[in-house]
Amino acid sequence: MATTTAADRREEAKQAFDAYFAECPSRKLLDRLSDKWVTLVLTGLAGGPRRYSDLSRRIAGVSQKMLTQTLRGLERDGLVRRTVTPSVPVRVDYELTPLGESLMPLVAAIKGWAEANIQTVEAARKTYDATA
Amino acid sequence: MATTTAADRREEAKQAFDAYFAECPSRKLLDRLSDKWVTLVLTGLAGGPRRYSDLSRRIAGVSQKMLTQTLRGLERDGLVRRTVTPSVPVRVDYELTPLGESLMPLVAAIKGWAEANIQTVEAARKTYDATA
DNA sequence: CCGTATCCTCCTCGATACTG
DNA sequence: CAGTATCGAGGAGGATACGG
Repeated sequence: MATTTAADRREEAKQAFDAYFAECPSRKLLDRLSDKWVTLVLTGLAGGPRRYSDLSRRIAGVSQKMLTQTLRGLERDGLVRRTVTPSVPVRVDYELTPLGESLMPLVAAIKGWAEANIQTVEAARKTYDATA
Repeated sequence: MATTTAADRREEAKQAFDAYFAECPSRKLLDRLSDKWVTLVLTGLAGGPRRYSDLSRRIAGVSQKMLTQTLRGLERDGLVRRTVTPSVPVRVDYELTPLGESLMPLVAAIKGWAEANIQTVEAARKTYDATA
């Protein structure tokens, strides 16, 4: 059947959207920033180089898997540099690259907005929940 | 046994972390912003009030469920106002509140950074993938 | 010390169908 | 037009055990 169904059109729209979406730069950045651990690792590295074990202690509650996964992702994106010192036992240091540093003002801005307005948001939620 | 195992200590740390974490304002904001559809809806509303069906067309690829869910969340947080006009058929408009508007510069900043640096990130990824 | 590999469990999200 | 209700697949992420 050559009939164009609603499902067909929806599917088509979805494809087009996904293609467009994948190209959206801010979307890509958001994908990185939205990761549960990324901002924590980033701020954890803000003060200078840190060892792996150091980070895992500073960022309480992170599993080895997630810490490694997050660091790998950030390294891949060129936001973090990984340095291995082949001693025994091995020592690994992580630090922000200039690109990574350039991202910190944004994180700070988000933090700033949040601290300034979180109370308003909380109040709005309370009101909303009470009304509903 | 009164012995404190490693698992015990990990569990304890997790509890403490979660409590601390739940209090972190930037974390809360990030939870909102990191949502796949939030920024899209927000930017969709940047130009002024929009009807529900209007939004669903502007934001191609969003399901009814997600659009409604996102709008509800934003309304609850006081970032978006919902106005129902009881005509037949019903008409519903959404618009940014002043609080919502105040968030837009941040979104713009993220967009700006992304557009300025996404190529560097992409290049870094290519290099990383090639090396590995 | 710094990971990798595996399993297993929520929980999000999309598809679909139905209502005021 | 603007939703709500329900179901099922898929992926994220934690626990655990093992390797260089």
